[in-house]
Amino acid sequence: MAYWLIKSEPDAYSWDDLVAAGDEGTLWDGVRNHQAKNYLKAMNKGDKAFYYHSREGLEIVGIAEVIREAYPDPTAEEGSPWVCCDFRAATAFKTPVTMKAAKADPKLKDMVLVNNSRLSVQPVTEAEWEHVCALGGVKAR
DNA sequence: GCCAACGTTGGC
DNA sequence: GCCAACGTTGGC
Repeated sequence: MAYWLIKSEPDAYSWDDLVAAGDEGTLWDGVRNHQAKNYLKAMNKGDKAFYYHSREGLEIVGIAEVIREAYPDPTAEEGSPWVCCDFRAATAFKTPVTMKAAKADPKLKDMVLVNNSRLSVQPVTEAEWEHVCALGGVKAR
């Protein structure tokens, strides 16, 4: 089991949209960054990912689950290296964890979110996972 | 193969 | 809306 963090601008696709998509979930397409792509390819079915709202909200609002492993991104050109995964909403945070809180927390100072906010798919360590879950008011697993 | 110019992302 | 950080492009 690995842990991740995926970001979306709520204008484009919000947590509520993911919840509304139900168990079918949605495809996570449009990634055009090689680092992010490599993380997508490393994901396994059942992996969990924090769902972060960028630009508007600036907070982790819940946990999504990988329901389909990397496959060619249908929005990309034929033969291009880009991939997407499918996610569904797993658990909503009782209390969203804001960027501000993450920055202020010494336990999260090494989080990719804090140090490289531009990367749209990020790995999360187990320690970070458990801490953020505690802050969010949900069980880590 | 270097690096300046440019475009995009995303926190502030 | 601004601008810093980062990635990509293209001239040399």
